[in-house]
Amino acid sequence: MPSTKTPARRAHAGKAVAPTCPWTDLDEAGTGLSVDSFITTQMSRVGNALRRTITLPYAETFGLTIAEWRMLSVVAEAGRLPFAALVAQSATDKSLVSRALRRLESRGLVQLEAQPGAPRKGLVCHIMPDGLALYEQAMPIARQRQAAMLHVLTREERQLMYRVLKKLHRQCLQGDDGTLES
Amino acid sequence: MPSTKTPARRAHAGKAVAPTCPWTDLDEAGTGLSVDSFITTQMSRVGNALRRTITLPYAETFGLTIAEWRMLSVVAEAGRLPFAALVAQSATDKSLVSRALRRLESRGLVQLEAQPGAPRKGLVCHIMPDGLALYEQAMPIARQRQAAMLHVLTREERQLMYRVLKKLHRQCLQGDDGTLES
DNA sequence: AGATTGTTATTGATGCATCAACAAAAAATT
DNA sequence: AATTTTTTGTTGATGCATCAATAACAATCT
Repeated sequence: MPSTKTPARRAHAGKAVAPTCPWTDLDEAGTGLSVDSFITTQMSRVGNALRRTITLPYAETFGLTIAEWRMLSVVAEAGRLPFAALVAQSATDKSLVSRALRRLESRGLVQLEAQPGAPRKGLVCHIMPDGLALYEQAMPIARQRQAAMLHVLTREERQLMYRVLKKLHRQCLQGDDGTLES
Repeated sequence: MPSTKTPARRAHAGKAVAPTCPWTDLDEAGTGLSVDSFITTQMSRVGNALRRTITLPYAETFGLTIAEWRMLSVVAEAGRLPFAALVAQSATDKSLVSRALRRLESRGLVQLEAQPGAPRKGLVCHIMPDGLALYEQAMPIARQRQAAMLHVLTREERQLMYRVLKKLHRQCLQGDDGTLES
């Protein structure tokens, strides 16, 4: 282990140098890491902060919870979508999908109906006029707020961030099936 | 803002180009964004996946919830820490801190006691031998798993990711006080 | 001192993310 | 067709993230 414990930081005495990124030099054991610098901690922190400052405000404006908003948007874009497809596409647990849809249905924003005849079994979800109207009203605002946040990053940062998120997610999915082991 | 709205993408017709990152070219209105590509959605997805695959397994191994593990680690590193400081340092709501600490206390891993005399009011949390032992047993495993995940990224990716997370978090905090507006 | 104001930690309540247990309905087997 | 197996959606339960309301205690002001 060569660069483990590189006290090279703060080279010249006096003013503290900008605290160097704890992820840059990193050995297999994760030697320098504190719980606070764990990627899980950071992602959770920032993810929650984003949810609070971006999503919650407009979701609440329209009387929707976040889960409801996500379901509504997927259904609105599709127009008509089987329950199972919604679960897959939204990457959300079926239980949460079920509850969110039922609430949307009770407000007349979508409609759920069983597939009767030959085609398939399951439920199919249809968007209703009120649901579509709500979606079309909320979506521009959502887009604008998302874009505003993304624009605090440079073009390169945005691009790399997107790629990194994909990479991490993929790695997690692999790990689920026991590939990532020590 | 010079390069806003550069439609230079997908120059040559024919086969669909590898689905380009929806964050690269991005106008003020967030025109191309779908709910699925929202940064809130992505962060939540990946954050949850990381929690599931990295943190939960070892936390459960030691019979801790994630919140408990986080509190324990902070207290273990400090040895002795006022409740208020723990709230600030862990960036966690005091209610969650309270509940987690009480559970740790009931297991004899930490001890809470009121500051009696002159110094200050509030509670102070002390690490107990069992708590310290647990921390020292769990922390190397945690570090190793965190490092393993971070190592799927290149050095440059890690560095930039860290910076981006910081940037986003800072922006959210500003927005909380009404600075980020349209 | 006694009353008012402020801080601290606890408790309650809501929503999201998950997992587990079920019931109902569809396939697939025999 | 009758039984077994699988799929599908619902319901229940737990933990995390928050916000709101409160109780206990400290500090301050008359």
